[in-house]
Amino acid sequence: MPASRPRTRTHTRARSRDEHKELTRQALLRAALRLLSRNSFDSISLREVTREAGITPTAFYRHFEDMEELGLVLVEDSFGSLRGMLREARSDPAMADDAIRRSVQTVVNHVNDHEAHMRFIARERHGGVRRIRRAIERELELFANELALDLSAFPIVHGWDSDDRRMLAELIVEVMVAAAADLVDSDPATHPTRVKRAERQLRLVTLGTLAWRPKR
Amino acid sequence: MPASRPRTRTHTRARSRDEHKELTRQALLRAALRLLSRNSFDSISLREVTREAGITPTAFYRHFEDMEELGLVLVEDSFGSLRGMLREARSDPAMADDAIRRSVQTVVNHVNDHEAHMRFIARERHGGVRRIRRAIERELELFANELALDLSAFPIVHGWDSDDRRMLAELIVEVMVAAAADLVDSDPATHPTRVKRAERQLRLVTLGTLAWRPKR
DNA sequence: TGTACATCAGTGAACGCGCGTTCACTGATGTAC
DNA sequence: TGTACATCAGTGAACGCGCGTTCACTGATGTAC
Repeated sequence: MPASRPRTRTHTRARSRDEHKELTRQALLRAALRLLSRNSFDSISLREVTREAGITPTAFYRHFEDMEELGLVLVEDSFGSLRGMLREARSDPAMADDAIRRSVQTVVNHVNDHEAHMRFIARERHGGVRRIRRAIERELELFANELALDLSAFPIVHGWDSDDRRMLAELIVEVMVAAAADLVDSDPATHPTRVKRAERQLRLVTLGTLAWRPKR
Repeated sequence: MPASRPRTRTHTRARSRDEHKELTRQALLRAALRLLSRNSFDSISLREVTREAGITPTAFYRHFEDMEELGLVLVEDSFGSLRGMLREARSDPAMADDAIRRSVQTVVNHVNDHEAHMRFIARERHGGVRRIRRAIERELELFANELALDLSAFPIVHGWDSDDRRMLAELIVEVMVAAAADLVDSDPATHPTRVKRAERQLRLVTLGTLAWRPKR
């Protein structure tokens, strides 16, 4: 039904009201992300966002109750794409060997494809809006939970109790988020060095994992 | 000369002009830190800060050129006290054994004593003001450099090249900062658990260090 | 297919408010003699 | 010690501006018949 063939006089050109509304909504979200690459969330204004999106300030309220609601949607979107990334990585059969290099590469690719989302997470994780901070922290916890589950598949952590697995998962997530935050705020020419450093840090963590005495 | 004895009619009461000016300056910095516990730096206003400090907006300019300059002074102050902490920890002869538990405890003590400073660092490290972000990143680098130097004293890292030592120092700093950010934004009742987790993460890093093959 | 009416995304004017910065000032503290 | 003048931290009025939110509106899209 969409752009398949120009079947009638209603080609791709005509949009239904709902489709158009959704486009405007996306334009608002993209406008906010663009502004957020320069400023933090609680310093950008509703009027700036609508100006950037090309609509009047009043039309904002057709899409979100206020800026905070828009911010919470940005959190959802940011982690939505991140979860997609995780799922792909998990299903990659080559993942088992050289897991570190591949994991880091997955993060790097994601940073390249979703730079604004990742910057938003890094910036607002400890930012000035409590509900957004909490939403990001909750998502990172879910993320660490999934990772802890994935880790169980590796023989290295056999016999570890869940508490130790979580501790390890949170350490890895911390290193990954730090790497992403690092990449998103630095000269691209320096990225290879930074990526290699993250890989070495995770290798060191892996060595620590091998030597860990579980349940101590 | 200060509050020692009521020697003349000029007791503690009278302050020189310079002393009074310095008090006001400190009041502005403290007022800003207070506001920063709720909001991020680029969303608080000059007028809010002066209101909180109990002076008129115009008097602000007697102390700082603009808000950004005040922010940069906050960065200096925050790391100044942090450096003092490091120096003390270093001079503690008991540090050599049980270095991890003692290091973490030092960070915890510092977070308790300088909560606002630590929150400021965590919040603005990836915040919306470029010059402040850069200033914090530079201070964290210096911090990692000092740590890398300290690490040389431990037999574990003998034979490591400086690049590996820096990689390790940055990993440790990252875990420490993450722990501080965690403590500063959570219910105090949960602090013991969080502190123990940080200790275990650093222990795992230490195990990794023992197994690391330097210069590979 | 054509007509009459309902829906509702986006408009534009208006509001009161807090903002950063300017300016001329005040009056207490400091200095020279 | 006492007097006359300089300094300057803090004041208060004023400015133009962008803000979030309200309101009645417009006109294209959607629906019922």
